[in-house]
Amino acid sequence: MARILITSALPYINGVKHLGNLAGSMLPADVFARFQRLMGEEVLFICATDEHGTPAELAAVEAGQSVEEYCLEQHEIQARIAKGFQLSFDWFGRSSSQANRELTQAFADRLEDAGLIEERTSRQVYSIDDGRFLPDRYVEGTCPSCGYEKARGDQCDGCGRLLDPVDLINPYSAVSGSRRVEIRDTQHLFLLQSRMQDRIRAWVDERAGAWPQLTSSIAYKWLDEGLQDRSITRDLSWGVPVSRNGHPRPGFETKVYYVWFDAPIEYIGATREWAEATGGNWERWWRTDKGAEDVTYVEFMGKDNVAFHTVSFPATLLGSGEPWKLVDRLKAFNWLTWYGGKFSTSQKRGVFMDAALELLPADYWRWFLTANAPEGSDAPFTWEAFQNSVNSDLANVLGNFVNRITRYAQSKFDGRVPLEGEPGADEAWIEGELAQRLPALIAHYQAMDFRKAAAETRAIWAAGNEYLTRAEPWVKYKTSVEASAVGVRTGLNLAALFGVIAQPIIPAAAESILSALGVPPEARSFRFGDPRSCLDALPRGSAITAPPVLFAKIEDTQTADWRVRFGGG
RNA sequence: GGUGGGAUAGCUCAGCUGGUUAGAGCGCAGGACUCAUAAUCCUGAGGUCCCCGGUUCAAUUCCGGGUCCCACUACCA
Repeated sequence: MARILITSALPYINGVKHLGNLAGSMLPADVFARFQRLMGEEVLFICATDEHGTPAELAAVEAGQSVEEYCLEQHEIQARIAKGFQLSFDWFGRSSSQANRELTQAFADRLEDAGLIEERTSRQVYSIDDGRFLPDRYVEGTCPSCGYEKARGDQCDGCGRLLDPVDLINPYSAVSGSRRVEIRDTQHLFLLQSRMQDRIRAWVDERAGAWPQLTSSIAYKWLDEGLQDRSITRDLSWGVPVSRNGHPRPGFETKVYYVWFDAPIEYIGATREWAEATGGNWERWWRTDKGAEDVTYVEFMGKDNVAFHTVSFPATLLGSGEPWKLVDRLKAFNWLTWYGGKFSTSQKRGVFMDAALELLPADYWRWFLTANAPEGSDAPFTWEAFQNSVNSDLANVLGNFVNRITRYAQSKFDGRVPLEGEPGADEAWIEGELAQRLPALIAHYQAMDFRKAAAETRAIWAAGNEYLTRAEPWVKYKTSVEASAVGVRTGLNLAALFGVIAQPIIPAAAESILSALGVPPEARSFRFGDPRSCLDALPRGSAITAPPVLFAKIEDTQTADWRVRFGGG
């Protein structure tokens, strides 16, 4: 049994995430985790909210809450929504946890012990009225290059030029609008990534062969340009306090570690939270000197996160000099777009995760977002495509198949798996289909090709409908109940198989099918036997029921309404 | 600007190292069936594989140039 550690990029605490965040990391990570569990592997699936940083502080102020209250509340909201989407995290942690604080401080100590940390003075914009240093993006002013008056400190939206906030003319705080800002010197800790250039490149060389091109090209781009030393502290109060060997670090009493330093460490922190809550052993998953040497670590994220996971986080782990588990396989996604544009809260463009669950059950979204995952390039979400996909794939192909065969079995065979009849040419045909398609399905999942896995799943469901057309049990019934019985028995077994293969993507519907057919948990795995035995797996004579209609079709009136409420078209 | 990716049927996309009639799903047209959520199954129409050159016996597939999209560009997370 293999051991597989799976992490999804951490959703930021700053409000409910939209469908793109779901589609680009949490959902595919969940589908993969479910698949691996069904293959019988030992899986640990970890996620958490990423809670530190300026946006969290500002959002708390806006909400009229302390940042602690705000984060707790938002964490609970995100946890509830994750549960609603049936994301099967073994643990959904918080980067503000005590476990993460201890780990982050320990990593900083180890890095400093290794001579990889240095104090440097930098010049930053301080807002007197806000009483805080402002991140580049939160300073605005006139662009020194093009004269655009609302240029941000990091980049000018007018001319696109990258800027240094200290160069802005007439700078002001984007937080309060105050113009009482000044440049102040401030001390920060820098992680000397430049000294780790060769070690990181060697490590990337070792792994990149197994990474998708999108991933390795981003990693090499950073390496080729030369790794820069990176400031890992910030002038904030909300975060992991800067320390040295367990004590506040002199001169850094009002500073915390930068959120990008502590956030990936929370993958480990959340595992420790899991261990503390469940009695599990977290080091067995993360320390190669304590049992993790045979773990396969798989990360899921949007492409904007790739550099941090291929370079920055590995720099932290490698630089510590300790035997930490590093990523083996990395799956990066492009963006899900809203009709080709960006999701936007302020402009009411796009559906967010909480609103989605109010419209329809999780399976509907899970199916569409997996079958249309933004794998090769950005992929658009449109109501038309969503409606088509759900109605055709789920309601017509799968739902109707299960409904037609179970109802027929109820009306003609007393709701039991028929006893009699021997397989013939039609059964040989579907066996041939399964013999080819089931291995292909598993191969697509192993390769983390989610669109292809969904397409193959659908193709198998569709083959079931074709089988029934060939076998025609309702026609044969008129002349030979025994001949009809073979078709019904095979059809019921196909329905059970369809429920099994549906589990990673649409777990609720799969459960409904499998329980209606009385399939016990041990018979639901992806370790398929030969096709013939798959088609005679349900005990003959056992009672089955017709599950309630699995998927209601999405009506035009609904999409018309949603277009108005959420934008689109 | 730099780097990377993309441009294939009406729509969304597959097409490993070049080779007979370029594929899938949806949509559309026709037919079959009637167990089923007016579902299903079959058949069909429809493409100068972005443009211009080049290499080759042969290019959607390789090379060069062009046009158009998109992403990333480290102190935003």
